[in-house]
Amino acid sequence: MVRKRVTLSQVAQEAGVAASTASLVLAGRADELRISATAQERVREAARRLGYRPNALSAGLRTGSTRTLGFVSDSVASSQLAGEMIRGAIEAARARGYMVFVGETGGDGQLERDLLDAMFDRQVDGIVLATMLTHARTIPTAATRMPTVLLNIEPDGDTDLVQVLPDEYRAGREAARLLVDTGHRRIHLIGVGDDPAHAHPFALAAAQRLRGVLDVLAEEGLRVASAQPAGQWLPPEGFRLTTALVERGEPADALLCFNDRLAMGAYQALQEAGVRVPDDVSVLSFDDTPFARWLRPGLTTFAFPQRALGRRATDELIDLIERARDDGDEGAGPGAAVHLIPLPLRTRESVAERG
Amino acid sequence: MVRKRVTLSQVAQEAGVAASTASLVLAGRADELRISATAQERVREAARRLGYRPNALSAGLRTGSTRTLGFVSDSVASSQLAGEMIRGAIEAARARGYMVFVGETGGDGQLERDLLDAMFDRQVDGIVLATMLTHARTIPTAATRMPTVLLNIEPDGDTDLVQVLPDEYRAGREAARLLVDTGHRRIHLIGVGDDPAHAHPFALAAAQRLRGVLDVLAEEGLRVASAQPAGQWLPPEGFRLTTALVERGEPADALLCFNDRLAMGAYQALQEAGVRVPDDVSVLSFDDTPFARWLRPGLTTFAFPQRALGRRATDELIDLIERARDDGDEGAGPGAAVHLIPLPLRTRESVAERG
DNA sequence: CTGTTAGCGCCTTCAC
DNA sequence: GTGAAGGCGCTAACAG
Repeated sequence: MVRKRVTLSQVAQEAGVAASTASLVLAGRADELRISATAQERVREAARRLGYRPNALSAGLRTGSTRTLGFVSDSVASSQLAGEMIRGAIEAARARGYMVFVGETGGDGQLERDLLDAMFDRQVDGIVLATMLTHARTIPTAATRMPTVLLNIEPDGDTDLVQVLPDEYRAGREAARLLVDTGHRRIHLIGVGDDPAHAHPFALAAAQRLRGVLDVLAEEGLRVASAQPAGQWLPPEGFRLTTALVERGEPADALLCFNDRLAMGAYQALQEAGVRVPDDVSVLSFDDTPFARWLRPGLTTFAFPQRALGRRATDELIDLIERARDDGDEGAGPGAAVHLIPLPLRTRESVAERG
Repeated sequence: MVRKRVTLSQVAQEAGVAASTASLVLAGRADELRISATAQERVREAARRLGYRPNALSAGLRTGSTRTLGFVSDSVASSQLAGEMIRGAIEAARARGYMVFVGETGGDGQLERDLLDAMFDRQVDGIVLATMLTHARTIPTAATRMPTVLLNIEPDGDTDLVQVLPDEYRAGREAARLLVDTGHRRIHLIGVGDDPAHAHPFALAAAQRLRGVLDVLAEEGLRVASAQPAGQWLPPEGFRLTTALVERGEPADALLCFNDRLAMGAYQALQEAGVRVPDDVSVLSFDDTPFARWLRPGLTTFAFPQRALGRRATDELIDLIERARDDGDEGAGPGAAVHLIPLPLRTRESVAERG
């Protein structure tokens, strides 16, 4: 069932040359070192015939580079977001010839250390450390053993690590801008209070998004019509808050829901109350979860760019690794760059022109 | 930034013994070979002080075992299912001290070969080969180079590979049984026709599920009230089919939707037509996608056991690997076992008692 | 232009 | 009980 591996020396022998010659040919450095065309051809032919594949362990041991990355996230069971980030990461890695080990900690610090150790043992060239919920956290010291990029993580203190983050502030601004520009004046916030300092539960993400919203409204001389925090950003909360809003009889032009699940609950509440979207009230949201397009009417929402985040973090990491290698590992590199990834708007049918 | 690795010989030197002695101690074989307690202690102490971590590449090169697996799936962008399978796989792997490389092919055969090669190059001990849509496919010959388990794949021809599959037939039976036992007689199928031989689009899964449904109904002397195939198993199709059903004025006790997204569309159609779930008609479904619990009323559905599938496939693979190692790689092993994983019922509010 | 030599870090006989 | 020697497969000097 399991065939034996073919080694370089077998190829060399088959081709009638020395192992080192075969190595050079197969590494593509034959011309540079002016090895005869016939020898090259014989080596390549032998390699093909025997189905030779270089042993990456061995090469890694020798060169110190394994073209292997680690991706460690804390993704909580409830969050479906993890998948796309990982997908983006392995895509970007693949495009540059890297493979990736994936690990999940479920928020367990000990498990995180164990995973990082296990990856370190296997000589990964670097690590992407990710959270599914943007929030502050302390960075494991283990991360300093190898090149590391922080994905969707705001570190507690100072770091000299590269960070990749969604541009929540800008998305908040754009959301408010969109509603204002389409004539909405009485805007209700679903999911957060009106104080960025206490914008539980996904602290930083929510706070920055909120700040963006409030800033634009202030620039327009407007204030938020109401702002209701939610303990969980799930449909039942969206339903509850929206129902309460409707029952209070407050006039509303638009609901700005802080994620799609809240918006789903809001839709249900509006529907049961006989309020039409978007004719009576517009709904705008964040995330672009799969069901957003299937709600009726389709939900207009700012997509959380999971895939782009995963891709970008990985590209930054590989840049870091290869730069370090090329520079002969001199110095600390550029240090703490922060890369912000925009949240693109998915325009569907839930926001109308007013006035 | 990147500290140098500590090697075994450094530990040995620090402890004042030979490298081989240190190796034995750290491998836990010291007692067996009667190495002095003081030497053992010195080695352990030195290893701790220096923060020694064995280099898995080197050990792998020497022993042939890397405690590393590959997970290759074809997961299509639309499918959110992939994530949980991968999660199950890395969980199970972690529990037994393995790390896993994750790769996705997007259905591209060349990319699949490349990924399998890249994993082979890195000396993975074995591979889980997965599809997100259960269907027939040919197995890449590359898979025969290393221990392989097929996850959610029905191979075209014969295989001697271990397979892990969801028990679709049984889920179909249980679904029909549930509806019949709760007094439903006029049952409409949403998403498939009434001929298992043409149960497009997710051929085998749908066909087996359908067969299970039809078998139970036949045993009860019943027939399906109607059965409408859908090109795509998405909400718009569920909406369309259900709307058509309502407009035809056919009496209905229950809708059996072949996945939750179809059910979501069915809900929307029923709601817009003023038909109440479950008072007027029950809805039963398959998958347990995240939104199933958030629909109103909560959707009763058979959960597609993604996580359990990933876990089980990985456990089977590791069994295979370790058995082969222990047996000194003798013979082909047990060959083509097929393991069926049940789809557990998530009871919510969409199915009522009738009669 | 090609071959020989010397490790990368670890494990495993086999002498001492 | 312990240490020296060899080799897993590959690459990178350095001779020739």
